[in-house]
Amino acid sequence: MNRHRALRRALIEWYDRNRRDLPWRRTRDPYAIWISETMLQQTRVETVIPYYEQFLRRFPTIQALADSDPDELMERWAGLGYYRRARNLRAAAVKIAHEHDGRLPEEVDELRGLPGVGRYTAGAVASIAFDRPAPIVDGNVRRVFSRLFEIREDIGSAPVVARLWEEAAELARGARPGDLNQAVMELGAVVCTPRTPRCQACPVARRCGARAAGDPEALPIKKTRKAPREVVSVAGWVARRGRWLAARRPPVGLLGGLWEMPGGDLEAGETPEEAIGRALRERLGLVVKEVRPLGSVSHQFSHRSLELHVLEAAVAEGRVRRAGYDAHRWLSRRAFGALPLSAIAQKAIGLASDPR
DNA sequence: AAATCGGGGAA
DNA sequence: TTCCCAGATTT
Repeated sequence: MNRHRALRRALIEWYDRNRRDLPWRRTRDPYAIWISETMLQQTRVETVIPYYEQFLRRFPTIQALADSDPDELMERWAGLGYYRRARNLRAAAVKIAHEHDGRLPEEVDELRGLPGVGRYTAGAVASIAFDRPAPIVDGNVRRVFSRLFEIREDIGSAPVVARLWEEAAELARGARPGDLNQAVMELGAVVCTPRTPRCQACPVARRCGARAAGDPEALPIKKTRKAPREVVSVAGWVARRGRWLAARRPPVGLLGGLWEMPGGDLEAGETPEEAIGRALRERLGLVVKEVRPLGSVSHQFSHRSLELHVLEAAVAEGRVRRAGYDAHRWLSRRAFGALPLSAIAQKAIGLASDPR
């Protein structure tokens, strides 16, 4: 379509002059690009950069990733969130080593067969690393397109999603599909921003439907999401002979594979003191003799609002019998702090090490 | 179509 | 505070 030809030219011209210098734009290594795209899922560029550089130093090749120790992998990922991504990356690397001769597949359909590679990531790797005319639709593309084409419907509805992928496919049909895709994302990131788009700086403002209508900031339209569930939990600071008890969460589910002070959610009508006694008994077979509150920390997940009470718990001698945790260790504070810990676990340890 | 799965930076 | 980010997967 002619409409897209003019669009492509304006976008590429703008991108060539305005693209940010990002680490993954300095390489042509498909592996590095795949890692960057995975880290960038629902995660800001600025957050990703240090993780990306450290990760590639430690795991420079697909084979290095396939051979990696899962616990060390989680250490490198700790703090980045969505920890399933790290497990999927490793599983995909193993699969690539076995089924693809150790090289990342170049076609969208094959890429999508890798764990953790969905429609977006497959299109990103195929277009950026392999120059395939594959479309991508991410949050930036949704916003830019909804304004450009003035789509005044719920951006998440099936027909609109289909429309967005069609437009993206048409766009990617030109030369330099990887740069075209990145141009739209870049535009969304630095010009066509959510609250106050900088239309004066936009290379396609003349063609923008929402701009013409005068309310680009009103798009895209999306359903209001429900409030996060409120949860109250407890974590136990449990000492034995100068070491503290750390437990590893099961690989699937929330914070899968990360370590923490053992604990659990409060049940109805329970006090934190009662809950820590029950949790340590149920999950580790420990009998709590005495409890002292150390304070509480709060943490916001996108779908959960958590208040975590941290309690020092003296336990009776006796062997740990795990249930609901994957592993446990008795560690010095220093070694505890070196484990792969979630942000909330780090807050809890800060409280335990420096009680108020 | 909705829920799950993190964390943090910007407005 | 609220929003939302170079999404994937399960229910």
